[in-house]
Amino acid sequence: MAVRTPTLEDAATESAPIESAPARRPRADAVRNRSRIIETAGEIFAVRGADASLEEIARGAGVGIGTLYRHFPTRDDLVEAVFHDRVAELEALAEGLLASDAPGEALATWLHAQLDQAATCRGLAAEAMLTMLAHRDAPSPCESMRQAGAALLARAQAAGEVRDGVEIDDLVRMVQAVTLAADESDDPETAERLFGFVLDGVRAR
Amino acid sequence: MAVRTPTLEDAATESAPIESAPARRPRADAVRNRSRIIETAGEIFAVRGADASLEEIARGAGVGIGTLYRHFPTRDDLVEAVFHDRVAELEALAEGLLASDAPGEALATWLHAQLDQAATCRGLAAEAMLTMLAHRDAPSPCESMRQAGAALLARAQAAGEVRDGVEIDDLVRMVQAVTLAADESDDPETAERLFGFVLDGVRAR
DNA sequence: ATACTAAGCGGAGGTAGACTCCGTTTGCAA
DNA sequence: TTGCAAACGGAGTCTACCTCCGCTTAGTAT
Repeated sequence: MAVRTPTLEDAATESAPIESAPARRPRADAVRNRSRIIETAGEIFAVRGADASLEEIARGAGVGIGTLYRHFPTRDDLVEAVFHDRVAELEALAEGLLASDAPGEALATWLHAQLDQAATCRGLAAEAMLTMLAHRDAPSPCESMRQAGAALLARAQAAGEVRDGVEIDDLVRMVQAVTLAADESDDPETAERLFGFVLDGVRAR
Repeated sequence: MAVRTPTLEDAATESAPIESAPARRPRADAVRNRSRIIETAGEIFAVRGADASLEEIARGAGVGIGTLYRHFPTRDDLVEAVFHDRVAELEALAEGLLASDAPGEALATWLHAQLDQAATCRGLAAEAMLTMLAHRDAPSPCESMRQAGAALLARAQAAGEVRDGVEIDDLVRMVQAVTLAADESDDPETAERLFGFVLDGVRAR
């Protein structure tokens, strides 16, 4: 619905007095700053973890702290933006795997991709995913990914490879949980081993 | 500046052969303040979570902030002290369950106790446990609990009720992880359901 | 090209919590 | 009692969060 030339027609449809924004295109500098902040935040989160200083991120992106806060009023907003693309990738992967002729294996592959993804940024990605799962806004990228994963799960269940009663949210949560639990451990094999337990736990028998 | 102040335990487990060090008994006011800080911290952590202000805790305990820091140089030291007793309870439970004649069930009962325990203090207990598991000092209360749990697990494995290859750390970690993952969810059943998956995952088949 | 305007910028400044330092107090052993 | 190390406490410093508001500038209308 993005029109180059803003019109006032939209305003007429609403009951509000003289309101309803004409939906202007954002300024070029705002777009540029926004993407620089996201990029810098991704780098700094990866090094410093979830508690990285927002002022450091602003400095790194070459913007003022006020600018950062206007674009991302809360830390969660920024985190969500950072992982937006990666969530979209998981969605795309799920959709691709729907074509596979081994439903159970396809689901396992997708969940393993979640595992790899969750380990980035010192477990921040896992926390972010859990947060997104909890606050499910209808048209969020996370919700799309969720539905793509749900289709994958439904197919595996229909094929009798995964037990009934398992829900997509449970699976995603468990995988993120494995990451958090293995995070402290110094043994890199830990996450894999725990992940194996999860898969076995949901497998039909 | 890593000089550890004598602790309550040091006073309790006296009658040790005094040799090179004089090993003086701590002052009465120090003992009193220490326990008041731990008690207050437990209450405030439960309400405010892991990020509670240490100054608020000191105020609540009626001591200066400097006193709090002398007793507990880091936040983790304080958290560990708060959960010290609860870890000991889990250890005692494990030892009691060793007498049960249903090894698999005994293990499940113990793990469920871990689940309940982990949920306290807004997931702080779970984080604390994961941290303790990672930094295993030989003679810590957590290490005792670990060994008690390991005995429980070994028995269940010997009875053929739990698959081989599962380690006690894995189990504890998974249970704590389930708590963290279910924490965000608004559904109180979530933790139970995820816990069920973990049990099924490690069960022999 | 010029002028206009509001979207956008940025950083000073107020707030809060973490942690240190050091002068003062006090338990307790002699 | 007295001596003194242990213990206390809070002022002070540092760092990060977040808001507010005057200044700048991109995009548009003339």
